Amino acid sequence: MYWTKTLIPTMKETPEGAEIPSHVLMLRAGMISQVMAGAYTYLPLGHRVLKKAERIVREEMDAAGAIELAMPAMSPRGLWERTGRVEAFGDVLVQLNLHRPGRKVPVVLGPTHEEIVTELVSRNISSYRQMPITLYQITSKFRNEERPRFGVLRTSEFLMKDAYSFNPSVESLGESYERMYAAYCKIFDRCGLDYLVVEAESGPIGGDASHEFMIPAENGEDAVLHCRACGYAANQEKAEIGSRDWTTPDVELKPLEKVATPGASTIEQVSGFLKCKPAELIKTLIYLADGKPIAVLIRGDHDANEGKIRRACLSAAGTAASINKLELAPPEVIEKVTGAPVGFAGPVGMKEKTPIFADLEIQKMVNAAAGANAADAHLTGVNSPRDFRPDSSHDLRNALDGDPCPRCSSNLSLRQAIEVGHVFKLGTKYSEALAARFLDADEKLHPIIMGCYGIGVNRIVAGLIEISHDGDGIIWPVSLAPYEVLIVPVKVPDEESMAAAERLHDRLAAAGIDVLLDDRDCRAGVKFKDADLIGVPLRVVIGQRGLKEGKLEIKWRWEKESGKIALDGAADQLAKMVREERATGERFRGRQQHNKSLLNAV
RNA sequence: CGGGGCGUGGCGCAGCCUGGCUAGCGCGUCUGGUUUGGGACCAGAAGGUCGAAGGUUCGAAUCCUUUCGCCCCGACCA
Repeated sequence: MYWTKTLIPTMKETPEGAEIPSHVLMLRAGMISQVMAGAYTYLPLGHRVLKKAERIVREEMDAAGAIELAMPAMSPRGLWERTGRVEAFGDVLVQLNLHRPGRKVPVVLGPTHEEIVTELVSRNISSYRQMPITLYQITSKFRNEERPRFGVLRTSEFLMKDAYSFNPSVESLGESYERMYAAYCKIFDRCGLDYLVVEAESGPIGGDASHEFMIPAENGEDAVLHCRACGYAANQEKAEIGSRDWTTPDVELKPLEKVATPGASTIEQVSGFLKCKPAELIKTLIYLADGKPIAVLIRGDHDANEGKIRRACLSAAGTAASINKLELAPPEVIEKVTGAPVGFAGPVGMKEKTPIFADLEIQKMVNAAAGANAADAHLTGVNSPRDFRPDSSHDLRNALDGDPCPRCSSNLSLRQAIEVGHVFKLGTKYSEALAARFLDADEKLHPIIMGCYGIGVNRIVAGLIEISHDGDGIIWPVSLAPYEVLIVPVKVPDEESMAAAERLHDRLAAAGIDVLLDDRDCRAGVKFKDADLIGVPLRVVIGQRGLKEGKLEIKWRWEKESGKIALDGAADQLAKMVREERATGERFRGRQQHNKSLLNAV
């Protein structure tokens, strides 16, 4: 391709509004153009990168035995009502009415395709002999994000690979899951991404049933906890906190004292009032677990983790029944249970007898402060078990940077990350709702057991840029680069230079190399700046100086120094270099030392 | 949905507080010339409903009201 024949609108200045590197660089490199908040046009360069990522995903899915199909973005709303997901998705679901003669057809634009694929399978698979099978597609998804942001990282329309496995047994599901997991590792490796696989909330199947693939990056929206010593990694929702021995500090227990704290109902206000740290306060949260009030005690500077609270309720109840609904109690309930308005609840002297679940940190607290269960008052000198006795103690809070690792004696570090993939054992939620059943070898009818597996293709692209750029622009690995080789004739009007450039271009193209020739008649500096900006891995400069010696100058984007190769046979040599790098990605990876250290950074 | 910020040629901005000649500047674009290995120089040119609507005023980019859009922080995120 010739530069002047395509559309690469590079920009010297950063457009207003773009802040993170991937957004800034995609705009400046002429890869994308915004149409509205959360929707972008992919310009030729961006489109090529997206297609390369898509191809890698497709190749690895095919290699893993998944079968490609294509489902429509549009589907009837009734289908989503049957699984309860019109309500579950809420405003995120994009809905519209098609006007047909004499009626309106309510339609949703798919945010994902469990319903559609499950219905398809329910009509076409009825025997254990037809399974296992994994179906996938790579299509646009629609989610009305309440707040699209960060350029291409969070948009309302995005390209997603979604795969669904259909299995006759939990063991079979495990095998499908492992295959997808392994395929994901290959995909992200090939894309040159350094990633972490983290444990995530597992849902109905339980156990080791959900993993997220995360790229550690400063601008990531997700928080993950990672132990560098043993490799344990989990998202913040899921991360467990290890227990450590501790000793009660040898401090005199102060008497319980009621202190007036008029109007102070938040942790911040109370700690300001009592001149103590949030960590010295006990936060008392009243939840409704399937309608029954419970009190949850968390240290003032910690955040409650609802997943952990759910599990604590279960173990306390001693039943296998799941908690369907866990929600913060409304003010009326709080007043009824504690006898005080919202903001003054405490574990000592609640009006109604309520089960108290304490976080493990609570027992270590000495002379703490807590709500007095009376308006405008708090208690100080609160000590357990002298003043109150929790019904049970559990890990109930979100893990934080520096918390003990649950698997070894080291500590967890908190990292920001971009989620690029998710594998999940779904179970029978959709197959039951949509009657996707099969007959087993004993002629018994069962719901099909499903798994689902997603990859955000746009996020691969943006994520790579986030971790692979410098002050001059993007640094692509060969696998994702819009073009693998950029030919830069220094002086376009010079016939000899252009002839050599064109010849090289044609030969590389014929050899199957993605090659771009910058045939713009402008100063060399402009072309070099743009070359660095768009980040093509291998740059070939053709200048009059070099031509006299029969040499070309070549430079990998990530290297400082350029090298020289002979003009004779240059096409063959360059093609060989590109093919080697395609196969191994070693040169790129070798230059990614800063990212390795990023993965392991504290 | 709360909090904050911004809308002025394609891009980045100044002007607004304190209303007043023909709305400026840099980059880009086009023409001609001189240049030509890391974002050249000279001369000329095109390109604007100052986001939109309403109001105040002799007069509004500027003041007031409403509204639309975009960005950031928070809440939310199968």
